[in-house]
Amino acid sequence: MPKISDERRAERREQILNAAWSCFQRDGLHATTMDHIIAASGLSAGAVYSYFPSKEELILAAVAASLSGIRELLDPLLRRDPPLPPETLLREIAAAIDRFSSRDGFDLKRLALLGWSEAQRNERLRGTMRGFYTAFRDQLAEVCKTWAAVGLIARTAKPDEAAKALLALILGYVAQAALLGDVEPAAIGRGATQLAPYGPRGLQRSKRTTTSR
Amino acid sequence: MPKISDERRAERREQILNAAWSCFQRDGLHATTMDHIIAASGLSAGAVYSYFPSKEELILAAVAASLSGIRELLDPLLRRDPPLPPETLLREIAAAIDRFSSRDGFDLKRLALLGWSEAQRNERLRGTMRGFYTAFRDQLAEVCKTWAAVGLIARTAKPDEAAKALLALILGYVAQAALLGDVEPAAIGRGATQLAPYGPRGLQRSKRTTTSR
Amino acid sequence: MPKISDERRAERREQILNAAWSCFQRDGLHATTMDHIIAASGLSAGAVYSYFPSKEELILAAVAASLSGIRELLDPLLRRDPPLPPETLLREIAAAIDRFSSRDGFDLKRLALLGWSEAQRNERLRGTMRGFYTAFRDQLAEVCKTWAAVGLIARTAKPDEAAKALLALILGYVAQAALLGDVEPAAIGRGATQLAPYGPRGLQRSKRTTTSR
Amino acid sequence: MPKISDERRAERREQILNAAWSCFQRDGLHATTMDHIIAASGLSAGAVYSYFPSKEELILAAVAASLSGIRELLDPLLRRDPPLPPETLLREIAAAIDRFSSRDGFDLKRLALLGWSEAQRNERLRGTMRGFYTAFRDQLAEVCKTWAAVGLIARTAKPDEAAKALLALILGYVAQAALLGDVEPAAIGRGATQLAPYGPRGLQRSKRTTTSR
DNA sequence: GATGAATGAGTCTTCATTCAT
DNA sequence: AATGAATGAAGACTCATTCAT
Repeated sequence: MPKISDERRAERREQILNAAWSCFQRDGLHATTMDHIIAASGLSAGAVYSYFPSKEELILAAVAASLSGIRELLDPLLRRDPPLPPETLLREIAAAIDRFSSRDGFDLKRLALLGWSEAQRNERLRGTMRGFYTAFRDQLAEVCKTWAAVGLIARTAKPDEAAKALLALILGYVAQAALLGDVEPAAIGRGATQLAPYGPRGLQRSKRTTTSR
Repeated sequence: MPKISDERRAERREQILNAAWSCFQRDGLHATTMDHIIAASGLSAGAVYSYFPSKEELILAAVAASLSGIRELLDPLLRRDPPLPPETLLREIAAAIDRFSSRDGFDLKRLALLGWSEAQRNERLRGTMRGFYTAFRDQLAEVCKTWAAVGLIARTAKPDEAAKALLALILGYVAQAALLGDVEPAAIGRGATQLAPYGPRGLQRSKRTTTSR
Repeated sequence: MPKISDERRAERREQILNAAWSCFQRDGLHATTMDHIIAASGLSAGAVYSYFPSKEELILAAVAASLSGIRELLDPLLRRDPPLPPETLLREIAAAIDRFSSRDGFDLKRLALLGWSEAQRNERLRGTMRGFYTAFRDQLAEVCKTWAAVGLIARTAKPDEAAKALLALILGYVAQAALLGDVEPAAIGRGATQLAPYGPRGLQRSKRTTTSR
Repeated sequence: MPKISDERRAERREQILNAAWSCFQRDGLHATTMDHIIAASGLSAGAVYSYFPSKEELILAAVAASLSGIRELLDPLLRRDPPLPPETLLREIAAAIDRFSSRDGFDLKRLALLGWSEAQRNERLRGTMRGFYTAFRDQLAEVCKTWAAVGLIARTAKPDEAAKALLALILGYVAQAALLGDVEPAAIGRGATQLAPYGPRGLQRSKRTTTSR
């Protein structure tokens, strides 16, 4: 038989990953059987195994794909120059995650929780996640540094501590939205700002900035 | 064997729950087999099943127990009068979770991630969790209202939005600490405060309040 | 503790047997667990086991009890002098089985089928049943001999062959009634008679005799 | 392994069914474990389960197969034109059942008892059996009607009552033979005839007809 | 290259029976 | 004598993975 083209291979891979993704989301990582994925992919067992040598590998690939999806999603927001102010950035990140989630019925937030859980017992997955979130947090720290420089946050703020809080807000938004389902992106942004002492001025400035975007 | 006393029953239940907990933490909810738990509990299969009729029930009970453990842990912090100021509260909550985690080698944060994940596919667990986190957030909203009243946060702050942000910070701390492991309670508290515009004054006041406690 | 009286022991035995009986009937011999029987008897596990050393023994005793119940039920019919004529005897036997069945919600017919089935794999039970049915058939053969002597059936009839047919009719009634549920005692009696060539005269005579009883 | 042919599938099914059949016969329906059947079939657990999704389904299929086997066996006898006379039919049916039983060491009679017993607690099985025996009895009623028409039995006989008696004789033969093991097909035929009042004429005619076949 | 039937170790759960109290 | 909690050997069934065709 003629060798399958690289494009076709990549296409198949995608197809399997999508099938896996939707199964994982519906049933969780462990309750999803390879048969489910195989059936959902429309391929044969052998075919699926020729692309991913084991279920673990498939999980790993699915998580990696979703992480890189998130990166592509958030990168533009983080690279803005001048940077989006705190409340806006938070709101836009949350909104982007939501928007991505509603696409095709995939819920990135649910998937994220599955991945976090699995990372607790899967060394390699943990490694992948650490890499991703560390890099992400570094990017956030960069943004914080700029914010501090331009006075959007305390000039004395330590970028890496502020980044930890920022990442917590984002991850916490994901968890809270997945578990309770009643958190709008705008609310999380406003809420974070309101927590600021001397809030009125914080709010005003925040509002002004937001409006001016 | 004549009727066992209620205390003894409760003791055995606890024993099984502890065994389950430590297995779950090590291997995750699904990779943990009943045999693992049975062996860890030191009882027989039949005995374990006489306390918990199924693995699902055991998972549910373990999560419920850990949730009520958290509640007991955090309640005192939330009921302080006058309330702890934002940064302090955040730091103390994070510290309490950490402290509880290091006890007996249980890590509440890892367990939390397992529970969140499982809640995605287990109706009943989701119900339990929703109830818990909703009540918790309501309590946070009460605190936010007081903060706003005394000017510790913006007087115009909406308590429920601020509570959402606060809960996100807490859940996000849990996730980030479980995944990256390099987040100290104090850092998350400081970071959140630093995100505030005009942070220095916020910090000062926050510091003062903290110091004065 | 004072020794339990023999009466009390017999009473308890009966109580357990009744519980077993009603469980067996509802769930079958194997799907019935000792716990079911223990719960239904209102005694403790230990108590039940002090009366019957094993489930098999309990099954054996339950079947034996039901067999001896049947014997008591049918004996009077078989010992009539002059004997009941064929159709009447058949009808009355079927009716007696039915009557006994409707008592207390026990269905002797269902129980019989369970016993027959179990006898296929339980040596001892098979022995008990063989003894019972052989004796019963011998009694039927006696009746047939008398019938032949007085001309109620063919004078040349071989009692043991006629008895086999008679027993078949009775067992077959039991099976058919348990499986299809639409066989009245009178119908089986009449049907058997109608199978006779020159039936009308058979019927007449049969009727007359019946009426005269 | 590419798609298996339909024939091969049917063959495998048969193979499993045969294995199940012989286990059931030896140990009864419930004492037979899937492992027994799996071992006897020569296949793996997974393979067996790919043909029958559960033990219950396998039992159902085994019983259904044996019922359809009986139907094929008896149909020719019931469709004879002119119909076999009563004694002959009875004898031939019993003989056919016996003959089928001795084939391959399967005993249809024992299997029948197992099925009857199981039908008491298995709704679906009961449905299957009712359908089968009702249809069979209807066929018998047709034969009885013809017999009455040609005077082989009482002209006034009600076909459905006669059919009930006939079915009882057949089922009763099965039970008696399985339990006592000393009933020859010929004996049951003769015995039934001898039960006729005014037997001599009945016998003669019956004999004549039998001889003339 | 592709297929999908087959494998079999491993899972959860049950239940007859015992025996410490 | 009586209790009922505990035992642990099975039992039914699943599912990641392989490999003959």
